[in-house]
Amino acid sequence: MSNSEVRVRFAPSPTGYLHVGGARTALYNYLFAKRNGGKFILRIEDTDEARSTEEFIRMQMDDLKWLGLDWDEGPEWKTLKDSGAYGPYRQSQRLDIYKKYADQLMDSGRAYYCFLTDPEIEIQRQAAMKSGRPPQVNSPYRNWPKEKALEKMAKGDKAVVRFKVKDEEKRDYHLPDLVRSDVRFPSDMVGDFVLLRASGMPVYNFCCAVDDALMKISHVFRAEDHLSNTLRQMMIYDELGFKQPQFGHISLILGSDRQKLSKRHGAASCHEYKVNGYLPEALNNFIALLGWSSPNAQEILTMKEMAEQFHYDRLNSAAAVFDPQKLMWVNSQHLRALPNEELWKLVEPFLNEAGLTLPSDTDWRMKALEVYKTGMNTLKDAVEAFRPLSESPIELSPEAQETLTWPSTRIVVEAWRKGVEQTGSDYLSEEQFNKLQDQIKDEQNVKGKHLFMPIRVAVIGKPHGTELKMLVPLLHKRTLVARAENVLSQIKG
RNA sequence: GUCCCCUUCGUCUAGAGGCCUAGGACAACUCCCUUUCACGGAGUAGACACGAGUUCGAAUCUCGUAGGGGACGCCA
Repeated sequence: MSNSEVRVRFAPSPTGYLHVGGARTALYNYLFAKRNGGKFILRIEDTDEARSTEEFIRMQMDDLKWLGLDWDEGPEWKTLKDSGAYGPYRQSQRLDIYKKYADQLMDSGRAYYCFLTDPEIEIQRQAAMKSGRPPQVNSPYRNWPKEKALEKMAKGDKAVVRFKVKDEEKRDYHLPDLVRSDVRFPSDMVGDFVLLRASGMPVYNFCCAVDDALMKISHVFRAEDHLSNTLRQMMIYDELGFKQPQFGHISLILGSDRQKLSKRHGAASCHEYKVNGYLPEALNNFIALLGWSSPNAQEILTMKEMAEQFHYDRLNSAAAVFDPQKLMWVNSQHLRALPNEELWKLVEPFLNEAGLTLPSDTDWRMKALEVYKTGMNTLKDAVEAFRPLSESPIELSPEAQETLTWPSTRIVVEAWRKGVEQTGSDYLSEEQFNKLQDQIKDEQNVKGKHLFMPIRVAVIGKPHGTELKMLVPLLHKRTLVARAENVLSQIKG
């Protein structure tokens, strides 16, 4: 194993946005490849004609790109053109390959045409369950000669191709698993399964086995729900004489109710996290920790650090519950670690989308970010943080109403408005602000919260928030005056 | 129903027979910093599913029970 090349793959079926569970699988494979100087391959499993679309392929790719999980081989981003020596990388374009192997199995007597209909299969299922047997298909066609089947098909009858599971010799299949304790499957655990649909389109277990072998995949890290599929794939490997990759079945990600994570638990797709202002490195960091731990107990890791530290021996075999609160914390940590210039670039689209008009000079932006950075958990939080800094009028928050009832408020705000108006420059400096505040304190004989809360209400419409000496220098004089006047007009009596 | 997997604080986890009166992180709570809010800092509370066995010694090994999850498709 050490002298053969590490080749891992991520093989999504394009039926929507990239799911966080899928993202984690992709991430582990990616990290494993990076750690071992191997290749990370993207293969598109689009054999479900009803649900797979090119649009979905693009969406999946966009999400992978956003996460920074670049693939070495696979369809190219945007063009979808194959890149790599083992293509095509879309299963829908490998149909002739699967056909060839299906024929081979047919000729060796390990596959057969089956004409069972859905209702017939359902009756078998019910009967099997009732008598305590696993619901397996028992096809009357499994020993038909090929010619007889072909004749029937010539008359227009549709048939699937089934793999003939050997029932004469019952044996245990042994699966050495990189993540959990080794698994033993009894060979009668599965019934004859479908290889090719009536339409000729191959089915997952078949193409997966064929492709992993042909694409020289060395390790397969995939979710646990594929564990029982592995037996079918092992049978195919055996029969076709393929070398089996090493498997590692990762635990599932669950929602708060301990069911498989899905849309009903809230955001389950990477795209939603992107739109909601999460950083890709934070999402990677968080999902990596759902089932893997850093050897030195690090909680906040960059992609580079994860790639340096990743090993499957630290993969956890137990399922993990997705905790949005912790994700938010992880996000806030990554966000704070970002240089302001970079952070601004990321925040700007959210501010624009919210329609905020803010000063364009870099100095102002950096200062403003410095002020609000520690209060932000997501990029989107910038919108509410920056809203009071835009020139548009502000609304008074309900909690500001109490401040308005204080007798001193009118006096303070009036003095504030006058003071600001008399300032020579467009913006007050921190020193100018301090001076003005002291002046009001002395002249009006007001101090403590009766002094700064009214001023803050006059500035941002809320009694709580950032330190005034940081905040005030970010606002244009005329905005400050306009807001002070607005507040004065709302004080009764 | 059948088979397979899993089981340490509410959540993510550390832990590979003595280092464990079980460590860390998120969340919760308390205090400090702060003329507010956050940030930050210091603390408190909180777990080895249960029962047998192996052993001088078990969170760690074995078996059983219970619970959870997954699979059983012409979905992947």
